[in-house]
Amino acid sequence: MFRVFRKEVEKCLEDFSDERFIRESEHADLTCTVAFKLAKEKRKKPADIAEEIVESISTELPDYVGSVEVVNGYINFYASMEFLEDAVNVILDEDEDYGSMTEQGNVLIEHTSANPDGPLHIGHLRNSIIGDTLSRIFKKAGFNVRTQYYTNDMGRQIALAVLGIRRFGLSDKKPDHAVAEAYIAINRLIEEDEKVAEQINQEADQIMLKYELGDEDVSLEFKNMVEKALEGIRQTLESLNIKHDEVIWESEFIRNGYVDMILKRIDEMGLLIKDGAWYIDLVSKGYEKNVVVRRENGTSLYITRDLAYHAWKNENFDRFINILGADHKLIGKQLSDILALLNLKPPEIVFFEFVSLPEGSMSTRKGKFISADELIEKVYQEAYEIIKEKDMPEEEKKRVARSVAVGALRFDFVRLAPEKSMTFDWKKALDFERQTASYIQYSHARACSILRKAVEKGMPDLEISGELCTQSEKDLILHLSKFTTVLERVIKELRPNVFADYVLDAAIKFNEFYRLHPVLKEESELRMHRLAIVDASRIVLRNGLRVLGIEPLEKM
RNA sequence: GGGCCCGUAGCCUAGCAUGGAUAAGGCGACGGCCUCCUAAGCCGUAGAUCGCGGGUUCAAAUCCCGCCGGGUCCGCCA
Repeated sequence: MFRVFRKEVEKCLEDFSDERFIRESEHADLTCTVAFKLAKEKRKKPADIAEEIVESISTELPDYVGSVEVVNGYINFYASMEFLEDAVNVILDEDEDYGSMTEQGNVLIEHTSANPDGPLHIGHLRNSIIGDTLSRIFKKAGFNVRTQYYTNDMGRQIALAVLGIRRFGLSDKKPDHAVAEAYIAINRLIEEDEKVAEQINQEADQIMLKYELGDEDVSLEFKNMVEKALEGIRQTLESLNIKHDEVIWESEFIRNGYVDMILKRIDEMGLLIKDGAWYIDLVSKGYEKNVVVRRENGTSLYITRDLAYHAWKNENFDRFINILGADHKLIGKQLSDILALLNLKPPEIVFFEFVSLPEGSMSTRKGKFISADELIEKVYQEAYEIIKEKDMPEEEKKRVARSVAVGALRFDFVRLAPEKSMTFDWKKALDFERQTASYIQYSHARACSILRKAVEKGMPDLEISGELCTQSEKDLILHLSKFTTVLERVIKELRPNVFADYVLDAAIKFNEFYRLHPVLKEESELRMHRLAIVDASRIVLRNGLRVLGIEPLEKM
């Protein structure tokens, strides 16, 4: 709805300004700074120019623009009572669908894609949560979204994990953790003894070659190991409300001919140098180094399969988005540049900076990481401690603690701008006294509680009235009306943290309203008016939480 | 060495795309609020050379240049 208001303001100003100078402001519902720009060429004071503009437009303001005024050269626009009423009524009418848009197109979001050599750790979590939140946002916007986990089933790490299991077997831990044990153990051998290391690396080369050539026994071994790890990873993701539509195995692109196809295409473009190994000639394009796409022994590399994968994405999707750690920036750029040389569309890539521990960066290989499972469990325990005291059946306490924990984790990870690195802090992760997911869930529960009591008391009627709106109510309603405006921005900029902030702000503004305005003790019209605002807030908080993959609790 | 990212109160962060009105929150500190719709809440106080230096501009946290500090990448690994 806010978009309609904005369009009207733009229309008002079309003779004087373009949309660049119109922006949101803490001082007005929308403000225009064009008078400052015009001041120089017209050789007049900004305030005078602003006055002239306002004079010429204020005779017939559109329906949703209530008033215009000039303050220090700014032209300030305020929404009308009619706008406030329509905004609330649209939210109440659309209910579950409020915030949905009508964008079209097939979108692929590839996220997580962690190597299946152990459990997800808290770094992978950042990837999963950004990816899952983006996919929910794109769905809400109307896109046809598919999510994929692209799994490396044929790299060196995977071969080492297979060899680890050969040597040490698998314990009966959760399968991804069991795989990690074997993987860490074999890496320790490699670290300890150079001779052993050389032998193991040769073995790894051999089984990688066999796997690529389709040797049956080795394939079975690889497949079993990867599936074990993926099964554990799937469980972890599920507990965070994250589910991929499908898992794509890198090896598929060897078997289905896409790798050969892409190599042929590179060759036809005259970009391939065959000198033992095969290279893509990038040096002649001004790059520092060429990229190897086929080893001397004939096997493919990660980049080769990834090129093939992206050729497939080109055939099937309008937009394809990858979520990658910042350590993939170089290879991401190489991938994109090579695709461009082949006249294929490169992916849109969301890079996020590292999650590290206070004592340094994480490493699955060295066993230096905090697993997602451990984090989830500890946060759950902490949430349970708080809810233990409440008056609620035991089963419900557990359920609430679970969703508060999941919410807290998801929110903390998604809220941070992707380009910021993150140092993990147990104290912070376990603190629910902050403005975070539980704060939003709590605000939602408060709204639900008021509405529940209204029904119990036999006064469920809602009726918004623009005239009765206080400043705090106007602020709240205006914010509620911005749902799709924010969604639009996230779709363009691929920054889901912006949406997390939007939902948090909705909770903050609702709490301010809650403090200032009693609802149930008011009489008739005022009560119905405020109940309408409570219900609209409830809907926005609920829909917002769902888009963030967080359960909107009705009691907590 | 080169590329990319980050640097905003004691701590964590938003704002930077598209320059504009007293730089906005949280944690922590201090002082308050439950006969009142959920205190996982709220109110108030203290706390900022927006890393440093230059430049562009009527106007810079925001744009440009240089520097400093931290992270990360530069494999016939992924």
